Amino acid sequence: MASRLKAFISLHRSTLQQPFKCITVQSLLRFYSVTPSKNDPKASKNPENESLLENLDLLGVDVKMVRRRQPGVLCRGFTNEQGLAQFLQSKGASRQTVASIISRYPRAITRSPDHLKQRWQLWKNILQTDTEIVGILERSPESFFRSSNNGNLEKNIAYLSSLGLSNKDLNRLIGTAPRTFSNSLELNKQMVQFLEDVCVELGGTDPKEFAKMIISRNHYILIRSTKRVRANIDYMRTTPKLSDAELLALLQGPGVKILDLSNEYLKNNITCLQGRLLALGCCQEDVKNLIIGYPMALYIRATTLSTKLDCFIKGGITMKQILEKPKVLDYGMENLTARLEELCGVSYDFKTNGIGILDLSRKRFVAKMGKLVNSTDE
DNA sequence: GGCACCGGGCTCTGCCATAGGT
DNA sequence: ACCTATGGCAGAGCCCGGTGCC
Repeated sequence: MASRLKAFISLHRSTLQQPFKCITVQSLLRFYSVTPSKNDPKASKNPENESLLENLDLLGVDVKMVRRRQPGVLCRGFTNEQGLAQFLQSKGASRQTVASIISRYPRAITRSPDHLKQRWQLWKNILQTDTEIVGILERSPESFFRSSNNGNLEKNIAYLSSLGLSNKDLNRLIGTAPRTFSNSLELNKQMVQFLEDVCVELGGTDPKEFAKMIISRNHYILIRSTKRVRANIDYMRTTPKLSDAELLALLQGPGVKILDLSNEYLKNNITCLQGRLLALGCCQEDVKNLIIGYPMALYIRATTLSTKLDCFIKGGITMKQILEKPKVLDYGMENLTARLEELCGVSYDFKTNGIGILDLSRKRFVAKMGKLVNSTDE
């Protein structure tokens, strides 16, 4: 009993900073009611808190999932599941959402009311409405709840703002890669420093602006490891043999997304793309130019890209034309196939007209087709 | 009006490993 | 011995429209 009481008090000190203002009678009772029997060695090892299990069940939480993910939480004497549920519901989350959040990130119920209030308020500094926050929590409960360090979150917000990122950027950052804000401040600083170093290394003149631009154009960058980004940059330097200036330009443009890819995936895609192009009679320079002109080619899975190339060639388009207008590779297979069929129907001649028509938005393509059909009718 | 160029919007979690704390 | 906090990983594109030049 004494050790549990000690644990209870220490929990108050460590995670709450100040004692709960609303410790319920039930929670206290529950805390003391689950002391394991000394006669039962099995129970003393990992005793699950019976009343907590009941509470979770009442909330509709998937206890099996909790047990699989964070079993330790079920053994805690004091938790805040009811407070959390009330809190989230007051912010507009449905009962189902609350249950799903706890099921997927059980440790959420160990966060105190004050902690929750404070963290929410910090997120509110970036996001305008509770609904937006609920939406993110629904998607990724772990991002919000994984860290108990609100001070770190506060510092992160201040730090990222200090980089000169706009409110819109911060908004997008928390919306698309919420984990960024749960990173330690140090980790975020490391990535920023790394990006600045890369800029200098590649002969760039404004490292701060470079780092800011990368983050603003690739909202996932801060949740990648510097090791991964480093390996990808190094690989791009050696295999398509990009010069420093070329690589710098690539990273400041659409190529920045390539940094996200896992090293093996990128390597494989480059190798396959190279093999395919060489087999089609292209030279190394063509490979390099394609990557510079359309770096997203490396984002597409090797098999998909290969299928796309087949599709174009079968449709009467030459590799030379694709190299001149690689953006056509951007479109989905389904869309491309349908367009090629439609164009075949009006005997569209790619040789004289080029392939620009394949790189149009749906609206523009439909309008263009309308005119083509009319002109063939006349 | 037609075209090329360009950049932006949407979107991305859930699990595992491990250091460190108690 | 157990739990928490945190870092890291795999996963794998498509579409739209503004702008400016002709």
